[in-house]
Amino acid sequence: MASPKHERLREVLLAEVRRLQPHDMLPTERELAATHGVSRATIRQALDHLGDLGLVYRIQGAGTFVHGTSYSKTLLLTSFSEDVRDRGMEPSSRLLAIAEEPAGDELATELDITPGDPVTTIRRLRLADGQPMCLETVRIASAKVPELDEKDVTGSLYEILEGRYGVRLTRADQLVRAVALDNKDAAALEVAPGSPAFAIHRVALDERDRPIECSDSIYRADLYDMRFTIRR
Amino acid sequence: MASPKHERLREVLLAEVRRLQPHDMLPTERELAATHGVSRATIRQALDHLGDLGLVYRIQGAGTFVHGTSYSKTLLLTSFSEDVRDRGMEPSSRLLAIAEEPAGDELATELDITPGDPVTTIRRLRLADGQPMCLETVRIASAKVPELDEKDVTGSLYEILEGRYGVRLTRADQLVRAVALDNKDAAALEVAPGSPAFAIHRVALDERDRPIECSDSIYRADLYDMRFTIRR
DNA sequence: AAGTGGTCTAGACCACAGA
DNA sequence: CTGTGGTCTAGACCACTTT
Repeated sequence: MASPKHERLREVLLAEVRRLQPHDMLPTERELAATHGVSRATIRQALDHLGDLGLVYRIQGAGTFVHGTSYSKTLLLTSFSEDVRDRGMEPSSRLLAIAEEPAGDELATELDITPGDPVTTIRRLRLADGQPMCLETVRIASAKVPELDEKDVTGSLYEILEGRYGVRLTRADQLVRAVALDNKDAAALEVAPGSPAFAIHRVALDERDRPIECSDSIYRADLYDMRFTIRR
Repeated sequence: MASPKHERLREVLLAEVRRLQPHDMLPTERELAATHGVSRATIRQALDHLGDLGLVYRIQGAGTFVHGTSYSKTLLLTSFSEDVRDRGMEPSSRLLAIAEEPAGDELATELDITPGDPVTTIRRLRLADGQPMCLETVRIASAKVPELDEKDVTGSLYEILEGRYGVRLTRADQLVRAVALDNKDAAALEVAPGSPAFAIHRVALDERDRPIECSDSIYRADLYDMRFTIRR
């Protein structure tokens, strides 16, 4: 739990926001502070958070207002499982391969380990409501996930990392490309060769900025798109 | 000018960060406050900003540290011109069409105007270092850009919106898809039909959350990719 | 135990919007 | 002019990491 007062406030303000219509003005910061019996700085912190979530916007001299509808969320680091559930579908997984191999130079650099160190590679077909959606190859330094085995990789790897190994991924660098599927990938994803797809290369880091996981994913473009809000 | 002290501090801290190596620890907040003759709250605000930019990370009880290299920036709202310059290339533009037409229902909804209201549509081929990179169709309610004409649309529309009309775009909702180019678009972009591309639908809003611009862009995937950092 | 960032207070003044 | 959000101060205590 990060902060008791802070968290409670967030919830309360969130409920308050949900009761309002887009472009409605929230009570002033001073009012909110008085109403909730906290200092204005605390209210501001909570409102900052709502702002980060894209729920409210502020105009100096005028007030704080509720955002109109939108894709709302800024791009967030999510696991495939979370992502699919957010889209209202049920994620599942088919393990294609799991192996341990020594790291090559490039991979070693990305994972910040020594070339030759053992790396566990997991290759999975990931499905949404039973439909093949994504081909995913994840690589993790074996030292970071001792005793990981086949039974563990049917669901969210992120949950296992956090639950069993205490590793929290907090940040990831992504390179997203649009590609045409080659014959092999197309067959695995059950679409025609040459179909459009997203190819995503991702390096995920923990809260101490240490690279943990390096993945390459290929998403069927007919089933997957990216929606997000960006800011100035 | 947002805030004099704040801005100066940012610069100073930024310089400080640049002198350090990844994972080096910054001076403590209390030290920084003393050194720069400001309160700790002010230092924290500046460090928060560096955190948002992805330059530093903090660990409670331990310190504030410099981030390792990465794609660094979170996805930002940029114009094509800025974007291309960031990639070290020179943007240019070829006007394909500019016209004024009444808004259809769907477009009217997106731009929050009345169906039938005049909308200016600008269709451009956008190039990077002289190579066709993107086909872009922008639509703006004509009322928001009176007297806009052909001469104005050779460069960054965002600059014109801000400079001439005082409209600042601060937020945009994007829908990104991977597609295969049809014959017409492929010809315009000078690649083979069926080549992979990004199709981006964007609605950009001003600081008061009013939709200003609605655009559809098609980017050649062989020349364009998306790099960004995401967080938990 | 000492030192760090995280939260919070109670006030002050500034910059800006709007009637 | 009044009221709003934006910045800032000088303190306090809490939660956590590290030694």
